[in-house]
Amino acid sequence: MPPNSPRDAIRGAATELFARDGYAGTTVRAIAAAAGCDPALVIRHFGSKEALFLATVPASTELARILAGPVESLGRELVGFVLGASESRVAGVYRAMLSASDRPEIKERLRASMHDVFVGPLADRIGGAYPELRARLVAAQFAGLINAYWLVADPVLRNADRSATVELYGDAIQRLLDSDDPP
Amino acid sequence: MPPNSPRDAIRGAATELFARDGYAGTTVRAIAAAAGCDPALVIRHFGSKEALFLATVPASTELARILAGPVESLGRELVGFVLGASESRVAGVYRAMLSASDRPEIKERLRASMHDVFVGPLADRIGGAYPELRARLVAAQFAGLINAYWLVADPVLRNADRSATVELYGDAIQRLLDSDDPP
DNA sequence: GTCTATACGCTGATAGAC
DNA sequence: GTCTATCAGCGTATAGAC
Repeated sequence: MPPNSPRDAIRGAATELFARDGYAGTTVRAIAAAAGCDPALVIRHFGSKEALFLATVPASTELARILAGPVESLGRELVGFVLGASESRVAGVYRAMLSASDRPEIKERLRASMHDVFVGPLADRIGGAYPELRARLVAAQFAGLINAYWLVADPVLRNADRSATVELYGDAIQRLLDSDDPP
Repeated sequence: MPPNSPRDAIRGAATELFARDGYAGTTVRAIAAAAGCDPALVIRHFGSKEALFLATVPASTELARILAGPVESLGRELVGFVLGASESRVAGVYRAMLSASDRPEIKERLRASMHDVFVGPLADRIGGAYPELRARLVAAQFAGLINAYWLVADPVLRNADRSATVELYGDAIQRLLDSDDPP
């Protein structure tokens, strides 16, 4: 696979545009123009716009690294990751996936990747009752924060003291991680 | 305003279709067909598809009632509301709004209604430090649960014991509501 | 094999005749 | 007020040039 192949150029342009303009806001023609090729080539290489989008979704290694860290400080770590995620592409990708989530295949991919990188590994590491349910609820909190901070971009959150957000929301997540319930 | 006016027929059909098929999945022509009129009439009455969508977003009285209830049991009340929201239209509307949230005006409406019916009233009712920030974070948890349960429809959540979800996630919300932090 | 040109059936939206 | 005709743009498929 040559590094400068048109296939990579298309995927690179698509990654950028999807993250910036969302799924519906990005046209196949715009991707082709940014990649310097014909629109038909985009479809020819990836089959469909939806398949191209799914090919741009990366495997977040940084998130996996955090989830593999110490459980007792995971809540605040996760919040810190979300608030500082501008450099990585996690926010844009998640935003694009949510914006396209009426498509069944994209919704399924969203669910599957959430389960594979988040719920599954986390459920294995926390004790107590209902580990998988609790891991999934932590993922719900996590997605809720990304949603509020990056997608809705609520000013209350954006202007708030960052360390206060980390402490407050981090501890609320931590409550679901700690297994202090009686059996 | 006559009760059986075509304007109401259009809005009624649009409300149903948007909730069922999402924003992008609902066409103006399908709305017109369901309302028994011409597609051009839909645009002529509401200006645009986006304006029609915004006109279908209701003011949730049930949620406002819960938020006005006792704060000490609000966490579990909110979770119970989300899990049982199939009868009301809250889930479908939220789902449709999220699916259309790359449109700036719809995103802004999502933020504004979240603030007006949720964050604002709640911030006035909870004590302690950072009341507005904490109320906004509760809203983030709330949206995260709707997202996971109704939009992603994660099987882990859908098959989980309902009362366990209410207790676990409700208590995680409650942690943000209670103001037991030192000043 | 890789790419371009062209076209098809859809979309949301507009202008103007009844 | 309501419908007809029509627009430009969309994702996509295919035929055929290099």
